Amino acid sequence: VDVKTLCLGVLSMGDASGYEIKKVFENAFSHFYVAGFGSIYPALAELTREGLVVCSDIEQEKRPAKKVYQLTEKGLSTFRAALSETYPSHKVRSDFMVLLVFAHLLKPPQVEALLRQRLIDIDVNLSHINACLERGGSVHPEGARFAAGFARAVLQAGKDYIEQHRDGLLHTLENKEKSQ
Amino acid sequence: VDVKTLCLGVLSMGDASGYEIKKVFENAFSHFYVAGFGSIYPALAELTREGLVVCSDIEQEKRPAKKVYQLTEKGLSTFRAALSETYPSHKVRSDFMVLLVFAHLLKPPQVEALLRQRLIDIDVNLSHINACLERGGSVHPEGARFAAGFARAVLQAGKDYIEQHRDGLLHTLENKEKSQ
DNA sequence: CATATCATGTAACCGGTTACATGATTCC
DNA sequence: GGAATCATGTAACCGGTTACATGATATG
Repeated sequence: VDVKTLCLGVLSMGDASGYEIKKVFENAFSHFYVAGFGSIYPALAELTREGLVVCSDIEQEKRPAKKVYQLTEKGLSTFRAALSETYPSHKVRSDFMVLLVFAHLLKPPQVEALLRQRLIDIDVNLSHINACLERGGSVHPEGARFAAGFARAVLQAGKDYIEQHRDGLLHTLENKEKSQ
Repeated sequence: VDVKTLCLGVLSMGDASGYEIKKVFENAFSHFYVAGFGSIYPALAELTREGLVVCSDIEQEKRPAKKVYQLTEKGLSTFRAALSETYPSHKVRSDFMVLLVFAHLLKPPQVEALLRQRLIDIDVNLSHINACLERGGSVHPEGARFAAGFARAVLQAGKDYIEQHRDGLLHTLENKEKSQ
């Protein structure tokens, strides 16, 4: 799924500007998709060219003018078709795990620091997800709630694993160092 | 961490050809890093140019000749330095979760199919990891075993979550459909 | 006065994927 | 005879990131 398609998805939940779409990516989608302005704005421009969205210039008082995008019928049917053809892939690109695999090349305090950092990042993500779930309020919450619950379960399992095994790893690495 | 750096990492565990490095990516690293021939071969060529690896042409009987790469001292210290500077990021790009968020735009059988497919993929990954753990045998297993255990715990939590909540989601979606 | 938020866009760059090109050997 | 495995590489392409460019208003 590319950024263009996901923009259609965001707009299927309601009209929005590029700036607002970015915030949805940052909040609701942050734990499974990343996109910046540099990909969102060009995507919206191309979707407009293709007739999948329409754009209205909205003047605001005490705020810069914004461009609010609205999904067309063609846009919605294109999005539905894209979903039907999408394979449910789930890809992880983790420097955290790379560092773990080569933990023996780091000093034990560095390993301790990276585990601690990972726990912090997990907590940030977890409170993010809990905030989303408490807000709720979406028109179609069932799938989104399932996804959020899934993400939470996975993050929590990672956190538990680190907390339960960190000392074992650290002690092993320290003993190895001494014996060298 | 880019492909070049990870190739140094693989070679720090022993000499290997590009083809063999690809197999390490597919087996030991598959659940947190993906790389194809199209990125590995050019990476090895550039590492050779930079003097971080050296290459020997090995003629084989009953097999095509291969190029076996070996880490230099400069290569190892470069790899150590890269690890020390690497932030332990953990990025997920999941079409599975995108599909879940927009589950209300799919027919219930499609949602059922994507959950089933995800369970199949998780089982494939789990047996992969278990195979790695049973083989063991690596020179420096502590970090790698921790990483594999982490990946297994996370995958298992996802599997459990799907199995426990799939019927709830499916029933809710079916009821919504009837009432429309 | 500085920082944060709101607001939109472009252009260069880059890492990685896909497809193409080639060819021997082994297993079914 | 056809598929799978071993083995290496190139070139076009593509999606996305980063940095740049601009500017108003609000908050501390």
